[in-house]
Amino acid sequence: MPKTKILIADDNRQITSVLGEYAKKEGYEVHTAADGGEALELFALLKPDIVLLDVMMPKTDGFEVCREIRKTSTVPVIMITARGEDFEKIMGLDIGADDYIVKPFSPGEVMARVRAVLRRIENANPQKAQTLVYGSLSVNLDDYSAAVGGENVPLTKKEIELLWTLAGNRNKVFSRDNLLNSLWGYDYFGDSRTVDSHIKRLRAKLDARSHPDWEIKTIWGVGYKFEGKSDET
Amino acid sequence: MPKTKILIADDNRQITSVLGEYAKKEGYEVHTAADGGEALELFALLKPDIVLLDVMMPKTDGFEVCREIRKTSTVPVIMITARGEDFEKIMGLDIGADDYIVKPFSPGEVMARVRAVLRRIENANPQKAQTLVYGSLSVNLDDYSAAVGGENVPLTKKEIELLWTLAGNRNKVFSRDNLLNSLWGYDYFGDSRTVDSHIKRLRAKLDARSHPDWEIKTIWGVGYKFEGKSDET
DNA sequence: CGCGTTCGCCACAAATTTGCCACACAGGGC
DNA sequence: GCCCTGTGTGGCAAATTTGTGGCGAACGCG
Repeated sequence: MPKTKILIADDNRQITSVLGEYAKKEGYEVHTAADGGEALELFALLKPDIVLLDVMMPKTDGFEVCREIRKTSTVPVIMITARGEDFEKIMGLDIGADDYIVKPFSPGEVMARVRAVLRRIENANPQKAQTLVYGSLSVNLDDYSAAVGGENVPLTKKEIELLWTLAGNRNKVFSRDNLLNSLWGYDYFGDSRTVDSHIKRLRAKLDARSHPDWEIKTIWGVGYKFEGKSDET
Repeated sequence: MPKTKILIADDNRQITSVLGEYAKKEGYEVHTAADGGEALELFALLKPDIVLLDVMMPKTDGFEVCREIRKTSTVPVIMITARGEDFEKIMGLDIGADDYIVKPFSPGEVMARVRAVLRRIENANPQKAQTLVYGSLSVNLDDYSAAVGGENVPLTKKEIELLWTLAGNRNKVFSRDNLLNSLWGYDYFGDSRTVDSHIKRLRAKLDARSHPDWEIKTIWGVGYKFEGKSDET
């Protein structure tokens, strides 16, 4: 899977730099533009997967850039503005941005929005089957179902997500905090023992059926992992 | 695994206190500073894993502290400020903070940001192999497992970490204090003979399987080392 | 607005690891 | 060989960490 391309346009080079660093570290391929004209050029050239646009830029401003982009593309666009006054304008149909962010922002917040928008787009294209199979286990994120040995096991949303995460990274140990971050979100603030509760319920349901080829194992003092016992791929 | 160290600098003792409590509850090792000078001192001394800096502090302000820190370190820094006006300055390259929080904040929000930044840093360094192989020995920190001659050897967390440290620095001698500092943390208060106990248990488990190509050796009057006997890389 | 689920969390029990002691033993200097 | 100091080791109780039953609160759904 090629990297997701992100185009960041802001005339403040410091801001593009900081956001760019963040984006790179999250695994995006980053390109930056310092004004509207450059942004449009790079857009045509690179076909990025998402665009971050500052509203205030010299010559061609963010509104204009977004409008231009929308003539040829439905690529997700997130606008950055100094204050909230432009809300209606930005989100309105004549501009058609997908989200907007008000300064001051934190880079983490921006990246969260980027992820959210990309996820939204992704979910709107239900092309690829979200199914995971390992031995006697199969987990399906499309319809949130799971089966052991061919027989359906009714699991709740959180249980499915937990199983999906663990089984999708076979043998990797997840700390409770890892799991809280992945499943509950980075801004969740609560008891990490909650993870134990879900593991408990998950095990109880799964163990109702036999599955000698794998198990959810506790790594004492560390966390949990999905351990496969055969040597399947 | 030693605790993550967090340094919180704010001249308002109520703020450091509340944030400190929250951070402790999340398992961080917390240190606080009441002004910029103290923050820099503690920073040099403790090498924290993340720093929370209030912009407004007596004498040396948060900007200055961050700039100083950046001269020697890329440790994540989160700045706290009263209002958004300093946004561009903080996020700019000449300061180089990693995130930005505006007062009033909720402690939960702050901790969420801390987690997010730490996670980002962590994810940005996926390069280091979490697997160590030397001859008949392999140690894996991803799944906290170890094997000798292909056969899995169940080890506890401390044993794995001890083995990882020793084997990862082949032929280097570690004093008991070295090991206490690395594995237990510099503030651990206890008997250094505890290390012997772990070496004992580690040897017992490892020696259950044959491994003629290496051994954990005692250097009399000094400490322990992992000695490789072949001339493998 | 009820009703059945799901979810987060608590409290207590169980399981496991860990730190340390005590004593035996080994190493090194004289 | 003798003594002093450092190390190996069995054992144990304390400290941690995890398993689990259960209970409201929140949620989702007619």
